[in-house]
Amino acid sequence: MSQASRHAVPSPSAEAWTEAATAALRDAGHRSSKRREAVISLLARQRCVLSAREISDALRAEGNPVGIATVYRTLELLGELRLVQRLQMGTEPALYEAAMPSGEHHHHHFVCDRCGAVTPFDDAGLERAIARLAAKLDYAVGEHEVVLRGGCADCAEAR
Amino acid sequence: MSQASRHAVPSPSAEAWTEAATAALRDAGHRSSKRREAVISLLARQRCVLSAREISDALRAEGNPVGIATVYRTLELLGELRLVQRLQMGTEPALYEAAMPSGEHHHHHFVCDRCGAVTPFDDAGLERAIARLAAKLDYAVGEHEVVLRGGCADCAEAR
DNA sequence: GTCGATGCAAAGAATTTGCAGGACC
DNA sequence: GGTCCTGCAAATTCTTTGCATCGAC
Repeated sequence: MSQASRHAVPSPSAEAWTEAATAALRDAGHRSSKRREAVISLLARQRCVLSAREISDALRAEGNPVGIATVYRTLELLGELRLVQRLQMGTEPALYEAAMPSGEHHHHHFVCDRCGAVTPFDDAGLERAIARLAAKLDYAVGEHEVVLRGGCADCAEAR
Repeated sequence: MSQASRHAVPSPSAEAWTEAATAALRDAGHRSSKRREAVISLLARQRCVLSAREISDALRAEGNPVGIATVYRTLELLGELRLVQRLQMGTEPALYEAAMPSGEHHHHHFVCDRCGAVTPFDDAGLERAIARLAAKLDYAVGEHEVVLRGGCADCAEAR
């Protein structure tokens, strides 16, 4: 068993996030729609990050087709509301995941150089170090992102 | 004066990096050429990150035009040799900067949400936290990247 | 002279946008 | 009924690639 699974990263419950997303959109004056609900529902169910195309394809496979443009528009909207975090790694398409605007379930990612797998992790020590650092700088530090790269456990075994 | 300038981030000396890059390319079996030397020279002189287009434009302005394709090819080559670090932030073009393969002068970046300025910083506490974290995970952690976002000092003043 | 390096133009990809039609309130 | 939401296709933008030519060794 990998350490990643032994120390599972707490992720928002599908229900809590769905509710937060729905409420935030409504409060921001947006209409509800079948397509947006489909995107939100998919994001809520995911454990890992997805690209816009993967989201569109997955929804089509479920019989709930949502055009790629709408997926992008929805992700942008949710991103502005801090309900979706966008990750851009290298040249590949950006990856998206559900997030809580409150910062709950905040975490970072490990990317395997070999298989490309993206694994979330969290670490209190890391957060403390960043908080201490932020206090020292005279920037108004808001968000932060940490990406670790290397070989994942599965790839190490496979060798 | 901003904290960034008070605590200047050590950057590789232009000479040391130029020499490292030249030697690494030669050792890897690549030929020397005027265009590559021009790209290397520009990167060596920069204090901040540049996009491929900025590099091409800057060289053209100096009377040393290098085609954008060659810039990309050179950056890719240097990236493989760990002499260039590539930063992808958002949808904008990737930014590149000189780096030492040894990890000397390793640092991270702060990005201003308002003006887009990218400022380097380094922090021993942050590096320690990452090292401790890496030891706990059962990934083979290689590189890591930290990006802080927020408002830079200049933008705060301007408000 | 051989083979890598370069430029140009074309190809590819990801993302955004214009616009006509459909859905929500 | 007025707007917002969607899909499609076109446009944009960044990056990569094919190919003929030039330059390094």
